[in-house]
Amino acid sequence: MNNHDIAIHLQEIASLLEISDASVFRVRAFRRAAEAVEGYPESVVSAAVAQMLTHIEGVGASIAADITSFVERQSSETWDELAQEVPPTLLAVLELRGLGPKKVAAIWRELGVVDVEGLRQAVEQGKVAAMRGFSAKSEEKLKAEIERLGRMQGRTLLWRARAIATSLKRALEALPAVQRVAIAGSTRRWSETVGDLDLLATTSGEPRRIMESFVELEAVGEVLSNGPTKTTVRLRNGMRCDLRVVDDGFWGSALHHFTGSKFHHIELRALAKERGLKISEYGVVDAVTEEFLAGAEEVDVYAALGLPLIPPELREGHGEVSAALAGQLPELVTGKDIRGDLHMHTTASDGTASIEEMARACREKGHEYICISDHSQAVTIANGLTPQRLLAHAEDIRRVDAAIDGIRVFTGCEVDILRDGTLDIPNDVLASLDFVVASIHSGFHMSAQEMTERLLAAIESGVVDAIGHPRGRRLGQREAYEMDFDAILKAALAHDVALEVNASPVRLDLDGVHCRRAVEMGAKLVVSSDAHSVRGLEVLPFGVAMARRGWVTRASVVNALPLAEFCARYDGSRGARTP
DNA sequence: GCCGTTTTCGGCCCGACTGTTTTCAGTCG
Repeated sequence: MNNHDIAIHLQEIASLLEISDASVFRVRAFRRAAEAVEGYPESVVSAAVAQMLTHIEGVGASIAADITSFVERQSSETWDELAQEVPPTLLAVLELRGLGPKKVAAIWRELGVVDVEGLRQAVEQGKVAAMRGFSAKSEEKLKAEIERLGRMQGRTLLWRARAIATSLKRALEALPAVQRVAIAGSTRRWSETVGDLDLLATTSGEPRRIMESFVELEAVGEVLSNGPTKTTVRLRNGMRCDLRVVDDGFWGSALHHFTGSKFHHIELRALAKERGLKISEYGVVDAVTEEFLAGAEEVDVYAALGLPLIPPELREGHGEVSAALAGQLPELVTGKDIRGDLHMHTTASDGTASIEEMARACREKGHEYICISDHSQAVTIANGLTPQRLLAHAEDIRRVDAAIDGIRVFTGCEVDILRDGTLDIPNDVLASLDFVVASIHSGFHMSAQEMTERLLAAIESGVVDAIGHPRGRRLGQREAYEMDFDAILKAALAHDVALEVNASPVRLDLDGVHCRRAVEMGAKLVVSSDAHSVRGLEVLPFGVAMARRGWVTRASVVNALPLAEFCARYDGSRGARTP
């Protein structure tokens, strides 16, 4: 059980409370606690065992008891009581767009519908249209929604969302009356997956004109709602996209508003209220006189509250507002800080480019150094290297390094951590390399204790410099494996082993929450592309974004070291270093 | 249900759009 599982439990309680028409504030309390748990950098299970749950902001005695109970027996008093009253199968019905808690409650109470299938039948029979608050029109929409949910693809991966949003942004920028366009929402916060796209445009003219052009764009499939300043469409690719248009004088406050997150806004607006101010997309205004005080640029919005600009990646309601108030926002690592890329593959294993091609491409990108880290023999499907082939490959790498100017090319390997925790290549061979990444590619189904011991063995081997994609998740495909993350961090710190922030779009592993815990514990990180081609090198900003979402500064990132310092630490030295 | 350099009780973020209404509740972000 991880923090995410607990957060889901609290979210479900909140939703059931809403359907049962409980106090909106009680609902909000559960939602807030769920968000706090989701973003909590330590293990909430451990906090429950240590009876420290109420130290989590937003968790009081009552919710703490629910969490403890959930940890112990996969359910809680509150849930059990609610489930007696409200069928939990209604949670799936609530997922349908256009149906909120009030309407779900009405359908349930008046028609006896308890799940999506029941609703589908009720819609077929025209029972919903006959209800107060519904009509034949809304019933038709509901029908379409149910069909859509059946073939629903989940959330969209960040890289894809960014690509789609960027092309829409360009299309909007080409319109005559448009002044500025920005991608906002969770895409701007670099959230790992994105639900809907949010775009903001400003105009000197009639917002309505921009809306008219927007819905005519090639990418737009269906118009879901269309007002003078806000339009929602479904794109042909299935994603929903909101466009908001405001006067350019509100650019900053509008951008801030549509970037979110909801929890960041709640904290900020509470702070504003304390100070006699009010924040909306139309600026920071005096709560009494409504006098406009700030909103031209985002930085002005924060300044009006006496705060420095909080970077979008931190706007999750995970303590960034209080940190800003205390003047303790971290100076986040940036893409420019990254001096080299230490995890990439070539044609020697499963990559598509040669050592030299990768080196040249990285030099173009401005890297000072790289490390070639092809797979080891256990990954047969990737043409993994035997010890003999690895030694010969290392010679090839050194030849390229000697021949090329303007970039250092280090020898390395992505060695497999076998089920028993031993490495797939003998230690003396690994010790002859500059930088060794150790990863797990098979045998994911182990107990947390076994997996922890497996990783600890690799960390303690004395020949490993980094653990690759440490949690092993693949977005939308495979959950992270169970392990004692804190134990891994302690060992990594003790043995001077970095944890990778793998920038591959389907991995993004570590994510923000785990990056944050890692640096809190003092562990070092390495942000890597894991590129299998020249194009694959382009994903590095996504890894940087995860680090930024984890409050990481340059000082914690080993590949932010300038070449000379990096050499002093790693160049051929691992064999001599004592663990 | 949570929380407190205004409060241990009385508050709890703000606005757009839709649809069914007859002045606004519900949903969404």
